Amino acid sequence: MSVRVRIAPSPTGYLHVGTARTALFNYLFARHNDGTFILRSDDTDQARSTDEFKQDILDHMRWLGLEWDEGIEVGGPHGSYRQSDRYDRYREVAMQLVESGDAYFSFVTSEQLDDFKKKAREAGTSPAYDGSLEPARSEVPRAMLDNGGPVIRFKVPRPGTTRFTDMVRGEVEFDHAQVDDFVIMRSDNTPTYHLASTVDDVDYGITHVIRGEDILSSTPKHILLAKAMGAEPAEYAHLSLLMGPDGKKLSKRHGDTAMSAYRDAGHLPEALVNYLGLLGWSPGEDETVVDLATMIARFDGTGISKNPAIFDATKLEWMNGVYIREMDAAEFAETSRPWVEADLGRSLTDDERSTLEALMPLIQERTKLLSEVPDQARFLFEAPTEYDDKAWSKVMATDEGPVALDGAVEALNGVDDWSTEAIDAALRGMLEEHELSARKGFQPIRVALTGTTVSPPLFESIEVLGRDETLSRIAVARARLA
RNA sequence: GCCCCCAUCGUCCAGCGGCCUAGGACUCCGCCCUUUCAAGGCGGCAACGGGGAUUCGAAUUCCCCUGGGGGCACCA
Repeated sequence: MSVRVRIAPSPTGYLHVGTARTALFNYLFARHNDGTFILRSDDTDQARSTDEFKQDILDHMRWLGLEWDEGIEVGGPHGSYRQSDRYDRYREVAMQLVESGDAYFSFVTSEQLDDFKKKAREAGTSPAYDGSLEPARSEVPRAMLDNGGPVIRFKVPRPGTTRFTDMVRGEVEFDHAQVDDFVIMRSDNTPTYHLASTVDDVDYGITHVIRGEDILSSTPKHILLAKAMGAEPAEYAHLSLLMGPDGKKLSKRHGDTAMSAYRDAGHLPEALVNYLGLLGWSPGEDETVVDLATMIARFDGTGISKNPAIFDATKLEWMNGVYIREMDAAEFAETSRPWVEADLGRSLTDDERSTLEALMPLIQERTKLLSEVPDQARFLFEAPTEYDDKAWSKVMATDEGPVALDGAVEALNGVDDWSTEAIDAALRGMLEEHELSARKGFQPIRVALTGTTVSPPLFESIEVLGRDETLSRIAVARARLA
C-alpha cells in the first residue's frame, strides 16, 4: 500500500517552527516512499481560526518548499480538505457510533465531572471519566435541560488496554482505566478534534500519522475510534517536542516561534529545512550540512530521536551562513537585492545593480543573514552622512588620519587604470612613502568611504565606487578633520 | 495526584556488548592567514545523571532512584 501522510495544522496561529518540523518529517517520509503528502486544515475551533493564520501557514509551507500533493488549495479526491466543510460527515459517523453502541449521549454536568476528578485525585485513582455518572434514562429530559443539551461520548471498553507500535517510541501501552470516555460531539453539534481528525485520517486513507509527542496519550482514543469505524488504524510516529534554550517548551518568550520571523530575519528556506530536519533526526553519519535530496534518500522513519530537542538559533544562523556561501554569486545578488532596496526605500537603477553585483561575492562571504546585507552594501549607494563615533576618534582623529587621507588622494589621482590591482599598488606605495602600517594607512580611508571601520575589502570597494565618488568622500572626511 | 515518554559534551547528533583513551557539528578559547570584518586552516575546553544486576567484557541489556518532557477539556 502506498504511503499517505498528512500535516493537519489548526489555523489558530502562525506557522510554528515545531509544526514546520513535523510537516518536514511527514514530507520527507512521503517523498522517501514515493507516497502522498497531504495538507489538511483542522479548523474545528471556529472561534480561534482565521483566514490570516491559514494563509500564513500555506505561504510558509510553500516558502520552505514543502509542497503538498493533496489538500488545501491544490485539491484532491477528498473535497476541500477543510474540516469545517465536513461536519455532516462527522455527525454521520457519530450517529453510527451511537447506533453501534460505541458511543452514547452523555448528560453529566461539568460540576459532576469536576467533582469526579477531584475525588479521583484525592483517592489517588485515575481521573479518567468512565461513564459511571450518567443519569438514569428517566431523568434525562431534566438533566438535558439543566445542561443545555447532551454531548456524545465514546464508550471506552473497560477493562481493556490499547497497545501499538510507535515508529519512534516502540511498543506503547495504555490502560483504558486512564482513558476518558471522551467527547466526540459537543453539545452544539460540532465535532471535537479526536473525532474529526480520526474520521479524516480514515477517510483519506492515511497510512502513517507523524505528529508531536503531545498527542501520544490521545492515540488510544484515535485507535479505538478508527477500529469502531471498522477501519485499520494508521501507523503512528510521535516526535519529541521542540524546546526553548531553557529546556522548557519552545514559546514566544524564547524568541521566535513563528516561521515568518525567520524568513523576515533573512534565513534561507534551505537552511531552515536542513536545520529542522536534523533537529531530532540523524541521516546516519556525522553529517551536519545535508541537502533535501539527501534527506529524502535517507529518511526511512528510523533514526528519529526520542528526546526533546532544544532549538538553537545560533546554530541555525551558522548553517544559514553556510547556505549563503554556497549560493552562486548571481543568485545571491538577486536574493539580496530586495533587502537592499527595502533599506534604501527605493529600487536600484541598472547601474546600481551592476555595482551591487560587482561587490556581492565579497559581501556574500561575510553574511549569515540576508538582513545583514544592507548594512554592508549601503555605502555603495549613499555617502556616509555621519561617522561612527568610535571609528572617527580611533582611526580618523589621529596623527596618521590626515596623512593617510591626503596620501590616498594623491596616490589615487595617479592611478590611470582604475582597477583593484592598480588601486592596491598605488595605496601600498602611499603606505611606504609615508611609513604607515596597513592598519594606520587604510582604516582612515575605509572610514571616509563607509563611515565605519567594518566594511567589505577596501580596494574592491574603491574600484566599484569609482574615482569621483571615492575622492569626493575622502574630501568630505578630510574637510571635517580640518 | 494519576498515566505515558525520555536520559551521551552547554546545545544538536554518532554510538546499537569488545573497534570508546566516546566521534562529528554549533558555541566558547587560543594560534595561523589578514587593510577592517568575515570566511578559511590548525589546535583546545567539554559528556556516557546515580545505584544495583547480567556478562570474561556495558555508553550500549535489565531493575530501582533521580532528573527532564508530555497528557489528564464540549482546545487542537
